[in-house]
Amino acid sequence: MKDYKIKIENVVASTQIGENIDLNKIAREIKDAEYKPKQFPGLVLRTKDPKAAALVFRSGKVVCTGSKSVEDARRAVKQVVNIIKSLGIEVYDDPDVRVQNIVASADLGVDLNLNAIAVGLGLENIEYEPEQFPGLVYRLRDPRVVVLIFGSGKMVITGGKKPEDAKRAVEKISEELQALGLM
Amino acid sequence: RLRKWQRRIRISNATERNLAFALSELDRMASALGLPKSVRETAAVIYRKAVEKNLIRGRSIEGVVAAALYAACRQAGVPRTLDEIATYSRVDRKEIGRTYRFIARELGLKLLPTSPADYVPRFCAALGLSGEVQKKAIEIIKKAEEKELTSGRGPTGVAAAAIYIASILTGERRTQREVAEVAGVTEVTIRNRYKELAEKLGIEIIL
DNA sequence: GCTTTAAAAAGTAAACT
DNA sequence: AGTTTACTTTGGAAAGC
Repeated sequence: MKDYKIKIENVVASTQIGENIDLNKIAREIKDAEYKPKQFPGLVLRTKDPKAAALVFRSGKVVCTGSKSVEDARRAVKQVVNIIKSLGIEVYDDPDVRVQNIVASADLGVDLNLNAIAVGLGLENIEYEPEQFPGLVYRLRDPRVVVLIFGSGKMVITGGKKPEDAKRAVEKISEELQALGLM
Repeated sequence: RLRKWQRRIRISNATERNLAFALSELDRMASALGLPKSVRETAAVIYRKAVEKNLIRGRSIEGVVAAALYAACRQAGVPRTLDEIATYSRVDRKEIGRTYRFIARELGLKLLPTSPADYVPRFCAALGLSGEVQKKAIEIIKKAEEKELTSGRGPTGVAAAAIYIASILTGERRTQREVAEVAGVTEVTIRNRYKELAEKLGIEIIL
């Protein structure tokens, strides 16, 4: 069994850093903060290293996206906490950061016949509408992730909460395709 | 007891009213799209099944009608693109597309993606091309599918490129612009597809 | 359902040069 | 015609309409 390398492209995490956060104050004092309450209730804060974007809500809940690793997501959240704390706003010291979704990519290294794969995996288990999108959508129940499979053999794995989920999904799919003689 | 009976009549009236509206909407769209009676009937069957399974909940009647028509066209081998269907519907392409996926899954409609070949007769007719060109275009598409040059590509783009090449090979040349117009794709797409087909299928095109 | 964030895949599209 | 930018699909959280 080949050892496919999975690349984590994006990590989405959420946490709570305090309560009743004064978003207007943050918006006033941080020049690159975006806050359009009429359009969206969250304030957007971006960190450069690691590169990430955080959505801060009045409730103190925070959503962090764009990190390339779970550890980077945690580092980004700490930076956001420090920025807000420096404004004199009360915040928690050690927020419990929970990973909500991990987007990863992988490459099987061979071209694929998506029509054959659609039939092989079962039309009732997949979605493939090239008129609308070039990728075949395959939903796995274990691990619980969604995989986009392309004719180039490259794929996108999303919906998992652990890097391990993406790895298992790719292994499972390569095994299924090989068993079906489609690889 | 009487109340229960009256409620049933009321529900029955609403159901019949909705069905009548759906069928008239179906007829209106089918006429606008120039679809044969058999396709309308297939679409009506799909719509009725969707109603029986309560798939209309949370969706508009017009959206389900459009999706049923889209599915019926594909099943009959005379596909219309979502854009064409949407042109005659109040519902946008995106909504028709997701409604189609939903009812196709719930009703167990097992449809493979449309083959580019299914678009050839209609596009060639619109371009005034002969049966010889059609045959050549379909031949090119079959080879393209065998060599896996169609995975992930839009069926109309592949059909347009094949027709463009076939029209040149048979001396009934049409411009990329003319083919793009009837196929509903851009000239850039025809260019990309025909270059790939010509190169990988070893077809020489003298411009 | 929508709004906003981020990122990848590959095809198609539109706006410029 | 070539380049760039942008939209299609997938997943998840947040607060509110």
